[in-house]
Order: sequence, then structure tokens, then C-alpha cells
Amino acid sequence: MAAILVDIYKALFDHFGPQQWWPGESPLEILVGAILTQNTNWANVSRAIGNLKTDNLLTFSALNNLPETVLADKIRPSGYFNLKAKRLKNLLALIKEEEPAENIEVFFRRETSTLREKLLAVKGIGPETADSILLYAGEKPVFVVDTYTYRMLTRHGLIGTETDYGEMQQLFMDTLEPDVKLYNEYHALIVRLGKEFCKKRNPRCIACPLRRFEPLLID
DNA sequence: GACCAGGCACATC
DNA sequence: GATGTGCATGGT
Repeated sequence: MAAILVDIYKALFDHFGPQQWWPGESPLEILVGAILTQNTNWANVSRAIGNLKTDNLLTFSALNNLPETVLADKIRPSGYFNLKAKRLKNLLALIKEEEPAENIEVFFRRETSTLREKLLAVKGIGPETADSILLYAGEKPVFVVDTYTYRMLTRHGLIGTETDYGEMQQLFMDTLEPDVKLYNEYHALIVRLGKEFCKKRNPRCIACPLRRFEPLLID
């Protein structure tokens, strides 16, 4: 397993090149994006973030002071907007509680496991969102797993279909050195692969850069 | 019109 | 503990 995960990374990087993630300019923008992208494509998230930028609302205090209903309306294009407005408020409340000065960089100075527990305790933040925030906003060496990771690993027969999030994460983290740049790029490459090849149905495996990694099990 | 997208919480059995 | 359902927009 160790060797194949490295080989897959190389194959993806050779094929796609660096992905330049996360597509966000500040830690705050990454936090917002991490919530908004839940079960939603990035184009819609981008529109929602654009709305916030246009109205100069992409600051901690502006978001914190904005009524939830108004926030929901701004992020409408990202879908699930009422739910996500609540989730954003929950996350901002955690940071405010931990860091009254609203300094996100200082918030991230805590130990990774402590931060992860605090994030997971926020209603609306599950493992993928927590880990995305830790890796991409906090620059902690935490491997992010998502549905594409699951599809890639199951379709190549590398894990069983019952494997859960934590087990997949352990696979990568037991194999690869804790390296923020590597984890960043690897996850981004898997998403890129997923967008282009590992569609839910109709996977275009013929042209997939991983086609040589057999066995290949099509669902 | 159906299906899909960088999840998560909660109800029910 | 497993399985199902609500949340919702915009592109293909």
C-alpha cells in the first residue's frame, strides 16, 4: 500500500501538474469556502464568496455582525444557504470564543489534535471540513479525505467498500511523511482526478491517468 | 427533467 | 449500528 500511494501521487502530479490550492486568498476565505463547498461544486461557492467580497463582508467582524438571514441571502448560490449561514456563524462563534481578538492565525497556534476536536465539536463541521480547515487554513499536516478519495481507492480495489473516513486518512498518514505541501497537493490532485474521471456514474477510465493501477473495479 | 456537486446532522428502525 | 432523509443552487 505504501508504495502504490506514492506511485499514484506521482502519476497524478505528472498528469495534472501542481493544482495551486486552496483557491482562497486568506485564512478567513478558506474557512468560509470550506463550509460553503460541502456537497456543492466550486463554481457555486465562488459566486457566493464573490457576493461577500462585493459587499466587503469578507472580514471576521463583518460576518460576525451580519444577521444570519442576510448572510444566508448573500451565500444563496452555494446552495443549502440557510444551513450554511448557521454553520458559518457556529464556526465564527468558536473562534471568537477561543480568540476574542478575532485573530485566526493565533487561533491556529494550538496543537493540531486540540484544534481538530474543537472544530469537530462545532455543529455543521464534520471530518472533511475540519481537516480542510486544518490543512489549508491552518497549514497543519492533516490528510483530507473526500468522496473522490473513496471512489479512487475502492475502484482500484485498494480498500473495502466499508472503509470509513478515519481509516482512509490513516492509510495516507501512516504511509506519507507529515508534509503540508504534499498533503495539500495530493488531496487537490485527487479532486482534480475526480472532477475529470471519477464521476459518480460513467467513469471515463479509458483515459484516466491511473488506468495502469489495476485492479480496476467499475461500479 | 434527471443527475450531480470538494458533507453533515438527525430520525427511525 | 446501519440506513434513510433534509438541506438547495446552478451546470450538464
